[in-house]
Amino acid sequence: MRRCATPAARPRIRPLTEVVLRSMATVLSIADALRERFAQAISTAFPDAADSDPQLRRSDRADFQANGIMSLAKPMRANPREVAARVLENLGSDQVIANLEVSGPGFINVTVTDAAILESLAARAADARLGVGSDAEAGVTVIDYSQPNIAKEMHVGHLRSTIIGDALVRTLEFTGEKVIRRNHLGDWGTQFGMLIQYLVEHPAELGDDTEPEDVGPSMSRLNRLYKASRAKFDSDADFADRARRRVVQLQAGDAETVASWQGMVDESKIYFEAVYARLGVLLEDADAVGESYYNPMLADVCADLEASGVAVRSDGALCVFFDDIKGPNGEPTPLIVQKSDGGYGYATTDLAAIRDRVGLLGANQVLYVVDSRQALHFQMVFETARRAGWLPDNIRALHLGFGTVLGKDGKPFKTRSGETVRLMDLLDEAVDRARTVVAEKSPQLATEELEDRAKQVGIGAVKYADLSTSRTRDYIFDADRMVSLNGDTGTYLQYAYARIQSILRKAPDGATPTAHQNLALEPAERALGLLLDEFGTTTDLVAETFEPHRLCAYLHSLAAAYTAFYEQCPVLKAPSREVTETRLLLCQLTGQTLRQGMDLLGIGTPERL
RNA sequence: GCGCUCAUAGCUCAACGGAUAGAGCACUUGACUACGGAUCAAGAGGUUGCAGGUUCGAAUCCUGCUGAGCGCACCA
Repeated sequence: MRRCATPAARPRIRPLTEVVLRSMATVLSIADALRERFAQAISTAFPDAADSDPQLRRSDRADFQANGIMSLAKPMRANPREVAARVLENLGSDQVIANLEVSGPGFINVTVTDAAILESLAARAADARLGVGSDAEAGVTVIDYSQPNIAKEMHVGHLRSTIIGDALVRTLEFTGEKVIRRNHLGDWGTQFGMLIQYLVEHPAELGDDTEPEDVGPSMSRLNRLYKASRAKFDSDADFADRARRRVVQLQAGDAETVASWQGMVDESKIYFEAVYARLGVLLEDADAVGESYYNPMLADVCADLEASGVAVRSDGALCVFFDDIKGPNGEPTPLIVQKSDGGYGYATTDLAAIRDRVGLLGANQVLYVVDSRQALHFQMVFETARRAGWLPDNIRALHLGFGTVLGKDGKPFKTRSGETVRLMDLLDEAVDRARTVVAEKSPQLATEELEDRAKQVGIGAVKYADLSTSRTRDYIFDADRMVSLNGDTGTYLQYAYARIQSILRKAPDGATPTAHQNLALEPAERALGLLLDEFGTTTDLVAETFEPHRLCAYLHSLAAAYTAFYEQCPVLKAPSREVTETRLLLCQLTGQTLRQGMDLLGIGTPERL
């Protein structure tokens, strides 16, 4: 079972005790506690509507509002305000609710006590996971992301897949899921005939190291090799023939051919790992399970599909057809699992991968962070796998598409010369800009320290720019925005974190961050405290929806609430020791929450900027 | 032709069917003898593409239309 984060997804309200017993460290959020109580009150007042959702939400008119009364009253043909009154009668009283009020057509506005907020803060600050539970019944997720191609430069599309995938891996793991990463390298296929053949005919090509560049000498050589062989392939028919024969030799396992292929793979991996290291993502060599890995399984996959009748021969190719998928001419468009020349395409590889991931790795959820343009492909692959029995109904398969990266002209992003932007150049520019700003603000820094901060800030800015926008939509690539250090950026979060650490370092001797329960809270303190209480709800939501931008939005509002608090509520110069200690706790917990949340996004939190 | 995605402030983007649609950038004004100004406060900026429908309530759900992008047989 997956965790149920959103009220709508919650099938029924469980008794409070059951929730608490799930994990001793888990802190029930104030919102969840209120939701339970409203559900109980509705159930008691109107037993026939026991499953009615109170629709408890944050409110700009009070701390919370319950919106469910109107939809509850409707089928009863009752006055919503009277229904609200009945519910309130059954709500009981305790130390959490400070004020209740029926408002407008039937909203119930809820104000909670300062003590309830302080209690939540104290409990969360005392727990390493900030009071957020980990689902003991979580499953196994295999997530496929990054997917660069051998002998080709990574581009902004790979960047997006890599960054989004990394954030999802971290977030899913945080919620308790067992996550298996898969980097489905493009390391197999017909293009390798061209590359290998060119290399055989121009053996000096890979050895030439006269042009060491920042992207790494290996990649610039491979890139040149790719372009040269492509040009030769397109212009020289004889070479194209030799290249096609070379593909056959590769698939047949010819020693010299395989060695040449392996050399390119190894060379490319050096480059990929350099990119991953610079980005600070979790992907490692063991996660790189490329298309070639599935090569030995392809014949078997096809044989199974044909034997079971899922796939049939059509024009010499082995195809799977679908009733509702047709081409421009009205003819059905198949998924081709074996070409008429006997070769296999990526569809077959994807099918083999599903079989492997579900059957061997034990996944009960398989995810693909891939450009949205491949939606139809995955629809066909998943449907085929279902028919073949490799993807049972209780296993979830999802294509987590992301929008195409567009240039300012609204067309897929290219540089002026029509080439894809080099990833390392983009990252270098981001780090360069960050270094300039950091050096300006902290001129005394040693080189090593400066470099470390510049990297965390620059890379963090790139990641945040990518993660903070909704995953699905296309987005306009804007290098200035991506490496911007002002506004709604990763740097804003890092700055808030650094200021928190600064204030904690200056805490007077003997002042321990403590939530003194008897204190009355300022508005900015209450706002911050209530927001801190929502962290677990947010991470659950991200794990449910696979939308990291919701965590970005949460962290940004948290940082904004902190700076408002910072402006309005002196910490070190507070009127009393108790107030100082309570505010220190707010600072500390905000810092912990920012650090944890940014870690889930893969963004670093330097102690100082 | 069919299908998928999308259309929100000048720009880039948010908004779990709830009350007055929010941020950032840019613009205007104000706050630096600073618990770190990479900041904050205030202002201006909207018929949520158009038209219907469902609902007590729609940017959100449904239908149609307009406009844009993408995909649709042996490339991945």
